[in-house]
Amino acid sequence: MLRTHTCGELRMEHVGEEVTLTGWVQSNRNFGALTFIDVRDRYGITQLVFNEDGDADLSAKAQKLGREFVVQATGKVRERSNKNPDRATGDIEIDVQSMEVLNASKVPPFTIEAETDGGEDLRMKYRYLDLRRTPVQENIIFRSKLAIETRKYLSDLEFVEVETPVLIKSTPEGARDFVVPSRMNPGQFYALPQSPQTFKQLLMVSGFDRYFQIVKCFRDEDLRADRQPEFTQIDCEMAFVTQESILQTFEGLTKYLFKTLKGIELSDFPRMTYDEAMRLYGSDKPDLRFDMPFVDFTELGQNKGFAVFDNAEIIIGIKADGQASGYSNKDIKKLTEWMQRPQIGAKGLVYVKYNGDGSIKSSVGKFFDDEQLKTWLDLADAKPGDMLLLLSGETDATRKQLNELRLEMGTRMNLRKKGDFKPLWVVDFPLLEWDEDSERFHAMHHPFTSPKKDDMERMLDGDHETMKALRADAYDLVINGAEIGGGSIRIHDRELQSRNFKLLGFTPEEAEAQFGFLLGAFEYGAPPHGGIAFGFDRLCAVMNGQHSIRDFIAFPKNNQGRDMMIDAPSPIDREQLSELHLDLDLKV
RNA sequence: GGUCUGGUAGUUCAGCUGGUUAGAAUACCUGCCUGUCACGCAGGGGGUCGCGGGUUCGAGUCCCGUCCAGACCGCCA
Repeated sequence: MLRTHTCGELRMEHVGEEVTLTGWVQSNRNFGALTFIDVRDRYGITQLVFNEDGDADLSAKAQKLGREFVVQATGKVRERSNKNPDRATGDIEIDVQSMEVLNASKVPPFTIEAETDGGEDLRMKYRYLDLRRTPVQENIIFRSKLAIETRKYLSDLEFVEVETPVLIKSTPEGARDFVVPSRMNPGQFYALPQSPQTFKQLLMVSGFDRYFQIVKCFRDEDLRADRQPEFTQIDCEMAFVTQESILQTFEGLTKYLFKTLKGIELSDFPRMTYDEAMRLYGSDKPDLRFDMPFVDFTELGQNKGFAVFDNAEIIIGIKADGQASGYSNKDIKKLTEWMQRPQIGAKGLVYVKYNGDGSIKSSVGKFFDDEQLKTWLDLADAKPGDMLLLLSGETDATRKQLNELRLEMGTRMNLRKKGDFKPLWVVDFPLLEWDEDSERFHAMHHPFTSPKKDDMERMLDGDHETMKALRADAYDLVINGAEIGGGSIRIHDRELQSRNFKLLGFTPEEAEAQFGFLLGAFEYGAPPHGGIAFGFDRLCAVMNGQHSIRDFIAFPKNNQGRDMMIDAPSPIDREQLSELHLDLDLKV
């Protein structure tokens, strides 16, 4: 061993011992004949002292140590005269007797400290240096623990971890696939899985009963702070279960992970139907750290001569507690402009202030007298000092806009606190979603999702509206407004699966070509089954109160899907292309 | 595919309505310093103002294009 201890473990009880430490030079404080070196490893920082009274050559050597040099130092642990209470090892220091430079270092392009001066792209280019920083290391270690505890919990419940292939078959449904050319099969391509969906269903057919896998998935779609082209899922499937047992099991897992890793006891997760979530929060992933539900003013607001409201499909609003005095006309104007930005696209914003003195002020005071406005306030259960903010228009768009406003007000009112965790299950998702571009229905979850029992009969013979109203045994786990997981009860009957494919616009031939193996398997005693997948990276981020998943991935990719460190993707040479039987004809 | 923000020293940034030799902090280098832990003090080096074009007597600054980064919308069965 090159070391006897780590840089984080020495304490007063070690005083007098001779120890050898290794690590990176964090800082070099030189006083001529006296030099302090802070040496760092992932366990902590320990101070080394070099004194000219001891060994002048050694002291001179210490003076030359630059940041991030790798050193090995041997010496005696001694009590400090000036202790540093901010550091776990701050009571002691090492009186160094010998020191080796194991490796020198160039001056790093940014400071390797908790609060670095480096910008995002520099940190990504030198990710191996960024990963030396304590907060980033803590994130990666958290991730490791989360995976271990997940495995522990699920294997205790008899779940079997099974690896599924990474080179699979491309299907045009859903997200775009990353494809891999096959050298041995000219002109043919593998695809990387968007999820191991069909394989885990086949494992149910095989009788594995309870499967899980912590697995990489790949989607060739545009990226966000919380979306990477390759990401990790806790992927699960269970046979002979109802939706209820799946929700119970994974609510249990989530509670266990919060308890074990954060010391937080979550209470039972509320359930909300998709319809309810859309009606009350305008979103299928509401942030329940604060309430502020939508109030429907459609009935009260119409037929009073205000054309904007009269022509609207829906009039909805939120109540911002105690905000009446906080918003001047100028503030309201600014907020309105914020809502009118193209990303949100609201036409306008109506306010009703219930002032502290009981008076009422509104942007639509011309059209509604105080008595009428009071009925609005009463409907929203407003107290003096509160303010209503209303939007009107087409139902889906208006709900979406009010959702943005609700979140913005929640942020402004500091109601979305980092240490709070408010999970919920959103259930009864629609089976289908109308796609304007292709003018056909798409599966909202995926094409293997089972409609609710009552809706099975209506699946084929209904009209457009009936189809839209079909509900599935599909569910999402939402925490603090982030979609953490989603799943469904699957179809396990060949007949029903074929009907669903037909509904989704597959010809029988297409269905057979793409999913024949699954349809075939269903003919050999497929058990009823269902499952769920958690976004592992997102769970890491959300549990730590963060939005971006990048800091929980050791080597993440940027906005454009590039790895800035290794500079991928990159062109390949002609020979390699030729081996793959490919010729480039780039249309850029 | 779209919207917005940014790109100036190794790094983080300032640089107003265009006007001498482009600044600060920090990092780096040299010297001094025996109790620092954001050490201190003195001195020094360091710039293709992302790139290309245009307007102008004159462009870091204005205009057009382009590249890069970030955030978001579309997209993510």
